[in-house]
This record gives sequence, C-alpha cells and structure tokens, in this order.
Amino acid sequence: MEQRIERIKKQLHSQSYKLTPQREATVRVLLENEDDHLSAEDVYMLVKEKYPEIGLATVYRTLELLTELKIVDKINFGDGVSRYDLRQEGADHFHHHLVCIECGSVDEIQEDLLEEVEKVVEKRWNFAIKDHRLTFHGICHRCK
Amino acid sequence: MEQRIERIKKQLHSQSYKLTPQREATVRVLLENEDDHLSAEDVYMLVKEKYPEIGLATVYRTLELLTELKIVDKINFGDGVSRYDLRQEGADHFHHHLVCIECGSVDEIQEDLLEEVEKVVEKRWNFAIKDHRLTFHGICHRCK
DNA sequence: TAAATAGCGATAATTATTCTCATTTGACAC
DNA sequence: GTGTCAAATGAGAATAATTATCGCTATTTA
Ligand SMILES: [Mn+2]
Ligand SMILES: [Mn+2]
Ligand SMILES: [Zn+2]
Ligand SMILES: [Zn+2]
Repeated sequence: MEQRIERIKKQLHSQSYKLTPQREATVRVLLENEDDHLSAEDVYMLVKEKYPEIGLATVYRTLELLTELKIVDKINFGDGVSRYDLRQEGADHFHHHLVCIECGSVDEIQEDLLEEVEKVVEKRWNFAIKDHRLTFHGICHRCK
Repeated sequence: MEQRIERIKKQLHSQSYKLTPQREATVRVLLENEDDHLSAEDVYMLVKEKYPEIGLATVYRTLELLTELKIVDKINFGDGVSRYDLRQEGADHFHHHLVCIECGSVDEIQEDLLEEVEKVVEKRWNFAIKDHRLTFHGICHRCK
C-alpha cells in the first residue's frame, strides 16, 4: 500500500503534479476499494470519512488527473454515472468485466485473452490498437 | 427499407406496441443513418426535419423502447451522451467498434471475432454470456 | 357510443459533471 | 525563517443530458 502510493507520487511528480493531502486521501480510498467500481460520488463519500473538508470538485479533478495518467480507468456500465477503476500496476491494457444481468454484480478478468483478436484487427482493419474495453453481459456463476 | 420497417412494426406489435407516426419517423432516421452513432439530440434534430411537431421526450421514449426490443443498442463512448446504434437484423451479439484517438472517428466491425474468447470465459468463469461490448481505442487507418 | 388506455408535446424537475472565483497551500529562492 | 507565485482547493453557481409530470388527443375496447 505505502509503496504503491510512493510510486503513484513519483508518477505525479514526473509530470510535475503534486500529491496533495486531498489527492493522497483519494488515492487511498481507491486502493482500499480496489475490487469495487466506485462512482465519483462514492469516492467523495468515502474520502469525506477521513478528510471531511474535501470538496466534491476536488474529487472530480483528482479522478480526472488519475485517469489522464492512466492510474485509473473511467468506465461506464450504462447506469447514469462514470465509475473509476484502478489499473493493475504496469498493465498497458484495461482489464475486462463480467456484468450479471440478474444481480448486477461486476466481476473482473485480468487475463488479456484478446491477443489473437487484436492481431487480426490490427492487420485486417489497419488499426493501431492502444487500448480496449471489453464487457460481457450475462448470468454470473452465483445466479445460475 | 420498407420491408425492414414492416418487420420492425411486427416486432413492436408482437409486444403490443404500436408503430405510431412519430416512432416510424424516428426509425426511418435511424435506418437512413445506419453507419452513424447518433445521440438522442442528433436523432431529434433529424426527425424534426420531416416531422417538426415531434417532442424531444417522444424521441427519448422511442429510443428507450427500441433499446428494450434490441432493435438498437445504447452505447457510450465517453463523451457525455448516449448514442444509439442499429443492430444488424437478426444479430444476437452487438458489433464492435474502432474509436480513433486522433480524429475521433468510429468504425464498425461486424464480424464476431470473439467466439473462442467467449468459450474460454464461459468455461473458466462459469458465466453464461448473453451479449458483449468491445471497443478498441487507437489510431485509424486514415490517421496513420 | 361511452369508457379505458396508450401515446404525445410541452415543460418542469432532477442529477451528474464542469466552471468560476476568491482563498489557501506548498515548493522553492533568498 | 520569510517572501514569492503558480498550483490547488472549496463553495457554490452553471450547464446539460435525461427523466418525470400532466393535460390532451387518438385509438382501442366494451
Ligand atoms: Mn474493473
Ligand atoms: Mn456501431
Ligand atoms: Zn448474478
Ligand atoms: Zn483517425
């Protein structure tokens, strides 16, 4: 945890951003809820518990910054809100999701699985893939 | 075109919805712009040209209905608006997208490409896949 | 024909996100 | 340590997409 924050701090500094207390508190919330898919409002509520003076706009700005640095990914599961998802450290591609249409749960797939498909797409469509988003909708193992 | 509308009409009737003039005008706009990814506002503007009395709420209601019947898919490319995309007739899976991070263009991939990947996911995660969303982000052939 | 229902248009309400601006903070130079 | 100054912050206003409400009309049903 602490080392991870340290590395994020370095990442920020390398682009001459500071790890302010507000930003650190926000990052901690994201790390502590790594398996969830929190909305900005969710993050705001959780950060407030430890840092009650923080403003909502600061949370939005921090999430935007972290997205720009590819520390988190901003995703949208079709309910009206954006959600923020920590990237695996060093991963250059975003992980995949399994959304259950029964219970609404969202599980993750960290394996890439798309290497072959991407080769085909790069060649056949002459498209240089930089990242991807893949979500499966269906019935999860708990609901079957 | 006319046959396609006729089939959509049947699909609506089979769930005891009517193809009102407003709905038909909306469907026509979607068919005439099959390659685009129109927002509700875009659709509204285009429908107005032929049917100026239509209300924005009706367009939203129609798009919602068509989404429910899986005639269109509602997607989100991360700009703040939902976009509506006609499904290939009879396709049970949504097609894929190539989003260019240079010029913003969105191209389509109608081929499935995911059959093998889905077999793995179904088995390894014990997840019954009903549909998928796959978007690649990168540099399109025009921008390379 | 009369009653019930579905769909409509206008517009108010809601809500997630962004913007504005006065104030504060923190890294750095002296 | 103190002063400097751009960067960051918090409060709240503004924006914009979507949804809800409601009175009205058209269509179906009894
Ligand atoms: Mn995730
Ligand atoms: Mn499409
Ligand atoms: Zn489930
Ligand atoms: Zn391009």
